[in-house]
Amino acid sequence: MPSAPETKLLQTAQRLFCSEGIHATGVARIIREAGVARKTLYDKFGSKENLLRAVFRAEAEMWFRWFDSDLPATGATPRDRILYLFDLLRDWFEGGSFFGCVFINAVAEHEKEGGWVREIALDHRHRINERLRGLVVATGAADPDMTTEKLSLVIDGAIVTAMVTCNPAAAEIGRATAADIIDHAVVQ
Amino acid sequence: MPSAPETKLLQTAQRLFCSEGIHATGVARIIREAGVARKTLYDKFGSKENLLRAVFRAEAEMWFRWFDSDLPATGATPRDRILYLFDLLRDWFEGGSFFGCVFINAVAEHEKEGGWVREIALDHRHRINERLRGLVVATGAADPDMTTEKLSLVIDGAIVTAMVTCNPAAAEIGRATAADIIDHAVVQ
DNA sequence: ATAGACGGAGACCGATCGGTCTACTAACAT
DNA sequence: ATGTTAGTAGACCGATCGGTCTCCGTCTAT
Repeated sequence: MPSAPETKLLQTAQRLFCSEGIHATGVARIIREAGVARKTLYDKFGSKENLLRAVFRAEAEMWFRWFDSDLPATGATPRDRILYLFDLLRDWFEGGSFFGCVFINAVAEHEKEGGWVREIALDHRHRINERLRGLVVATGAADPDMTTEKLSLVIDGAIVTAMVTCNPAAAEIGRATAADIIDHAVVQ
Repeated sequence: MPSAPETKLLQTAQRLFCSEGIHATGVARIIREAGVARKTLYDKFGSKENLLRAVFRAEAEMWFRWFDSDLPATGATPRDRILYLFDLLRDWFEGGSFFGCVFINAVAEHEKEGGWVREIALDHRHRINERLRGLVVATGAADPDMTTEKLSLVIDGAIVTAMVTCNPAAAEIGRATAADIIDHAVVQ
């Protein structure tokens, strides 16, 4: 059970890292907006880098909740579950606190060759794609691997489009594109 | 006609801003790797921020060259021109110096609310989508606006996927997805 | 009642940041 | 031959960075 200051730090960091950028967010601002002492941050997380790792874990948990709890709870067909994922994305985009995916944003502003950030993002991507592939196979798609890659690409595209345009409609566009992909893969 | 040091600075900044991140790239490293004096950078560009603006202009020119020169030169049908765009993306991804789109990366690591970076990226996006829409209309797609938005989303998805995975195959996946979109919009 | 853990306030550190400025050199035009 | 321009090398500036540390108040378990 994390302490109250720990939770506040994590939430504040999650918001600031996405809305302002990771490098652009200084430790001073995190602790000020979290209402927490500097020492507490370093007692709980050890470093700004470890705080970022904790933010990664928190966002990964959101995705796993979507795939492992929310989507199965709909009781819908595999095809509709995939489309329902874009409804969850719309809710995320509309929440007022959406400023992009912290994995994508973090990769964008860190070294791409040999950096630990890209490795973590890649691992997260694989875990998500595994779950996505399970849904795709259940639809009876002709080429599950290719279809999964297409859908994964569309999810990333929707996230980035929503971040740049600040328009949650990117989720609807992604949803319609996903429908095109699935129909093409299944009907044949 | 830009001077030799000016060109070298621009190329070096373009590479470092994308491969290492903008905030993570110090002026000292730019001038060291460009083999140029610090004073020259400030004589030519005035500030690191203006250097970033120049990098934006340079990358925008690449996109305009694609749409206004390369695609028309193919002489192909509108549908094939849209698909050929993803061949150009593959060439970009494969070049060995691809570390994401500087517009997307810059938005990711700067403030999203009220920042000048997002405004420039949004403007660039609009200019590209105008040209894309011209091709879409020429295909006779049923809903040109929606189809354009879908294709734009897939382009962004391909760029981000290639950045995170370091795999140029994202272009092929994007191309196949674009085909699904166009076929769905035109055949009906 | 008191010892110990938790956490806030904030001084302090060396390193690095973007940016300015001086001194000097080489090329070039008149 | 000489004044001008473009560029290099590098010292230097104040501000800010991530991180460490001390001091002190508060709460709680025994």
